[in-house]
Amino acid sequence: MLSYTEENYLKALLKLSFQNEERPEAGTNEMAAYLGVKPATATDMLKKLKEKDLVTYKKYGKILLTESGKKNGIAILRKHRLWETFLYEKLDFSWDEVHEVAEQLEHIQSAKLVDKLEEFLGFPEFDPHGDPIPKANGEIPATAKTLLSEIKAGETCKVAAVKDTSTLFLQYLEKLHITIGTTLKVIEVIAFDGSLSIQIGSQEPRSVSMKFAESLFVQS
Amino acid sequence: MLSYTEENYLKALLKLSFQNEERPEAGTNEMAAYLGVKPATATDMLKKLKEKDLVTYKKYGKILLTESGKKNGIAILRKHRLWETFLYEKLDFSWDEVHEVAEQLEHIQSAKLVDKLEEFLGFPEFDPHGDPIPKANGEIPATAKTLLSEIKAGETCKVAAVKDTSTLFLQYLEKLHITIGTTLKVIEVIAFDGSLSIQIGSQEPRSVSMKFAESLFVQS
DNA sequence: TATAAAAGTTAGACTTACCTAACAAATATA
DNA sequence: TATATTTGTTAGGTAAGTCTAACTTTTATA
Repeated sequence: MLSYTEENYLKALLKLSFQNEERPEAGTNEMAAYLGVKPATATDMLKKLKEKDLVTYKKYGKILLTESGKKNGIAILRKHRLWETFLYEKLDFSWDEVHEVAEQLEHIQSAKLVDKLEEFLGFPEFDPHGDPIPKANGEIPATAKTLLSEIKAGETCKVAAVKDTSTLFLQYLEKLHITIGTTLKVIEVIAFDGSLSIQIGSQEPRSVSMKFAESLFVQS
Repeated sequence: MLSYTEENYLKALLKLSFQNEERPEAGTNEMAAYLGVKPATATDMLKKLKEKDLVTYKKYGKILLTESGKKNGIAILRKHRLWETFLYEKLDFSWDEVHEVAEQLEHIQSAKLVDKLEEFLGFPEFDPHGDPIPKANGEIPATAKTLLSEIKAGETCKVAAVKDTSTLFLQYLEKLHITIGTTLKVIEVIAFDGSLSIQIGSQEPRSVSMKFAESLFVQS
């Protein structure tokens, strides 16, 4: 049985490992920063996680999740994303409101609850941000890796996921009527600053920044 | 902001006050027993709750919730019963499984979540056990006070709520196909031991004990 | 490669929620 | 009403998770 806090550390390590797939190990400070605690605190917890065989690490070395640690982390991520989907689909929460509440809901302990919730939602593969929802067996559905900024002028694609999940970005997307599945046509790419002219659905073309184009995953 | 534990103490005090409406105050040992902690622990917490103006009490005296304490307690009860309803109605949990998970869910902090959940469930007035669900303003719907044991032979009534929410009793009810709303006709009352012959819906009459009849609230 | 900077650890302290053991007050009963 | 029992409190201790301050190791750079 893992504590609320231990679960958060595992989830953080899992997320950090996703950020850099070739280098899945994390550092103490990195982890502490991610969780909003001091490095000393992270060191303490690391010892406990190692004791429980959830991470491998040695003093001054890098941190890596063990199989068990990864499995537990994925289970939490699964719950998080299922709850996000529930809040968005069933309770009309907006894109940018779901995360905070799901942070709490992900710690509810009940295997039955998770599985029933998944069934109730119709076994969704992706959450409201387009992130893949791990299956009960730990499998994670394949996910789009192409950024909007990689699409050439004249080509069409569909929004698959958001890379940046900040409130500011999500609210901007909402304002532009962009959601998962929206069709985007790249009209023109401005070499000078990397900005794009895109057509959103059947709207009039409009310009978006390079930063914007690097924050959206698409399926071409 | 109340801690998980503080919330549980408030809920316990509220429940205890319901148990004896003429004497809504509780004792330290009573409270400790209800929460499964030692009296010394309860005393400690009491001091904290008093500090926060959630209870009135003086050394060696009785404990009473303040208006603020009551309001907070009711909010938690509201969440608990809404979640129970969700689990039962939407996720197919059985009568006796909902409580344990709702004990966790009731501590999720999000005003929007509670209200949206209530709306999603169609503003239910009673939870799966027939207990009233407090409204957002703290109002608690009126509830049946008549026990099945008070019904006279020949009279018909409807199951309104369970007084005993133990797993054993709930599972027994399920076996008898009794649920909230089921019509019961009292065929005969045996003076010797208080047992009853009742007709459940359109089933053949059968006998139930006095203990049983004192564990069900009905509407006549 | 020597040293400065960055990264990580240790020691000691605090808070919350719990405990046990010893004590004090209130209540019940002989 | 005196005493025994029940009820409640205090004191001191523990574990989890956090902190700051001082220290050590690793890495980067002059």
